Amino acid sequence: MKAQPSTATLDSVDRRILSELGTNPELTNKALASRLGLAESTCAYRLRALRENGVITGRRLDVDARSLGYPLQAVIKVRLGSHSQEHVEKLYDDLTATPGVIQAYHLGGADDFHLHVAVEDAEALRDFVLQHVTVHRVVRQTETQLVFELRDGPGVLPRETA
Amino acid sequence: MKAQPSTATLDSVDRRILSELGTNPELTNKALASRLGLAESTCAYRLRALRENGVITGRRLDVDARSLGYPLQAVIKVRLGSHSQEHVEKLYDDLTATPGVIQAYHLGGADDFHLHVAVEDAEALRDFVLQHVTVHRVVRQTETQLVFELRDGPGVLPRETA
DNA sequence: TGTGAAAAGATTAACAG
DNA sequence: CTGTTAATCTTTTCACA
Repeated sequence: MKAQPSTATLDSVDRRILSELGTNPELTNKALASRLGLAESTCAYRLRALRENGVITGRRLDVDARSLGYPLQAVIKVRLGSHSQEHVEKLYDDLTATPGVIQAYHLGGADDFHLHVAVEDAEALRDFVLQHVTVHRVVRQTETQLVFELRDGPGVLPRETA
Repeated sequence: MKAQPSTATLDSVDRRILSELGTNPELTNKALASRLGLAESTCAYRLRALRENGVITGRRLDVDARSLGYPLQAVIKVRLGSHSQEHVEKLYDDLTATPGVIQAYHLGGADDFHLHVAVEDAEALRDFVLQHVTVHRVVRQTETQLVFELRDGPGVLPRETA
């Protein structure tokens, strides 16, 4: 069954698990259990429950874009001329499926979308904007900014004090 | 040794590994090998090499922010008044260490930083901006936009045709 | 719920082609 | 560089407190 994420109540063991795994995602279940002073089976059980309750939604592989021939990253801010649901959904679906797009933010406010993309070089970036973004008639305006550096913050790791 | 990421040359087996793992990061080495028609040891060897060469930089856990009590996400666009290296580095370090910050983009162009944050509610968002962003004297202006939805794109997965 | 021990499964290392 | 085997380690399962 697909549980409602928001209904899950997390106790302090769950929070410690998430905190450890957030800091060190490559821990095995065994190592995690020993850090937390739990039996392996207990730890595995909690982990599975966190997944089934939708708290842990998955894992991801971090890949170095440069190594793959995409040394240039950019944020493309997109503003629309029309906001009909149909157009917006279609555009979002298309953008999300476009190779090179790492993340696509759908926003409220001045910019309608932020696209985080990785490309080969400046020319590819120009082509990307022209061929994949402004080609959609619903797009009124774009503004492209280079990404100098991208860092991960602490994110939503549970505060230990709660 | 820390290898130079850009010097790694990827053959078609490496690319297939990355493509499979990008699509399905939870595959075990064994399952991956069988999908690609490789021996497990070969696949494991390739994987380790990809890590040592800095192509695969790590793994990450995806956690549902709502379940942890942060149902609201926003992008805070930050513009600076001064761009001295010292000030910029200090600010970036501080922001990257601030709880609630998921990612911090350092950009070239109109906005100097984009902060992707998760917070409890609108009031917490206001407090975040005031207490953690505009509190820095080097920040001249901020603009906050709500995140309606965030999707992952295909990213930099190797194209099979290369 | 949580635990410990046995069974099943996955990874690693050594070696051969 | 690839594949096979065997040893090691991890995860899963289950009876029981």
